[in-house]
Amino acid sequence: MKMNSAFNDKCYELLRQIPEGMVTTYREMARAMGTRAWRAVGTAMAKNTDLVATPCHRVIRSGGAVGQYALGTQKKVELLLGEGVEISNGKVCDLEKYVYRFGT
DNA sequence: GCTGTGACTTCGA
DNA sequence: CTCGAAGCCACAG
Repeated sequence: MKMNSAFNDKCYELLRQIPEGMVTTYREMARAMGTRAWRAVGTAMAKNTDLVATPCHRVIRSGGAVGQYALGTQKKVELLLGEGVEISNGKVCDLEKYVYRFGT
């Protein structure tokens, strides 16, 4: 078990709220959290060791790009494709259609 | 306790 | 449209 800070833990919690076939953006997560630390979110994900417990591969950028991934961006794309998310050239075709908004 | 870094975002040229 | 710089917050050293 690793030490999960409150901020970090919140990020993971939101991640788990994302259903299959959907994704979320760092910005939306920060907004849902009530903060503007999308940078810190990425930093937390980067240090995330619970890849299985935390579907961080469902987290993408606000621009539609899948962003980075511990196992590799390409791997992340394939995982999303496997969930039903259409991705083109490493970018989500219909971001608004696949992005999961918290409390919308 | 301060500085540096980072899986980012957004505006400007 | 593509490239660049600045800004932001949290965590690690």
